[in-house]
Amino acid sequence: MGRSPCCEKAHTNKGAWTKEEDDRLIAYIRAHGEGCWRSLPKAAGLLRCGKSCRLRWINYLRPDLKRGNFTEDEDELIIKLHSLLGNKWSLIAGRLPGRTDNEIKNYWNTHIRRKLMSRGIDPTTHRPMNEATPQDQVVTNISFSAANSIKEEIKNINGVLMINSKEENSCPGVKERCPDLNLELRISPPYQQQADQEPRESCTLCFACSLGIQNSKDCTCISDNNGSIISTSGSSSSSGYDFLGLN
DNA sequence: AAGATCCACAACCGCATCCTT
DNA sequence: GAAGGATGCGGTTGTGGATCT
Repeated sequence: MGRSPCCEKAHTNKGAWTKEEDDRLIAYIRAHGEGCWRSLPKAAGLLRCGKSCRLRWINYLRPDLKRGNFTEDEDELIIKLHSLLGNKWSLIAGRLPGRTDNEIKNYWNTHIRRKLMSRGIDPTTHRPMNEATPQDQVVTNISFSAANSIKEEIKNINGVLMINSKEENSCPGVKERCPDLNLELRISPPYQQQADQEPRESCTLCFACSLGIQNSKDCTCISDNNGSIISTSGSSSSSGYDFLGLN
């Protein structure tokens, strides 16, 4: 059976967008807003597939986009977020106002990968390239030129990350490699209440909310009638925590 | 100057997830 | 709960410009 194609391929343009097509798309979205991508091309008089229109708008035409080179701060933030989130480009983009997932993905593949490799860091694991990864723990190494400021930012992610730095390192099993260069992060499940315990008045945010991605699909927080977060909903798994829904 | 190669990025494709009926 | 459509996401490709030989 299979799915019907998202558009009639025989009657759609492909390839680079023309100025006229851009203008039509912009004018239509200004008048009617985003959404209904499937019907948009016809309504806007475009011979394009809805997905193509959406992509063009999100990645290129949106007025709030920040064009131009990435700053050093953005570089480091992308590296840090990638070490935490992996190839979740949309989540990473959500933390970089004016940048799109596609843009960040391209930038990662063309610039940052090379940058990390030149530092001797595996861009996939964020660990030094010649080091084996222990199987029973996830330790992410990030090399920062601005390690201190980023440490401050990571400290805000309460309950999720334990930072091992030179001053804070209390883990005897972790060997310090490049003390001036690497900041090791240990990612571990946050503190989880026992099921039979009474809920506490104050609680920790879920991982998504702690990253500032409230109300995302990854959010496991429970809200009250006012929309205020009152608790995180534990799962019934042994670890009790669905790390970004990866369980 | 011309061809070859590399690089950056826009765009496409297929799959996953969400939403509606 | 199932089915099908709509939308979102991430991997990959195509293409134009820059650089090298």
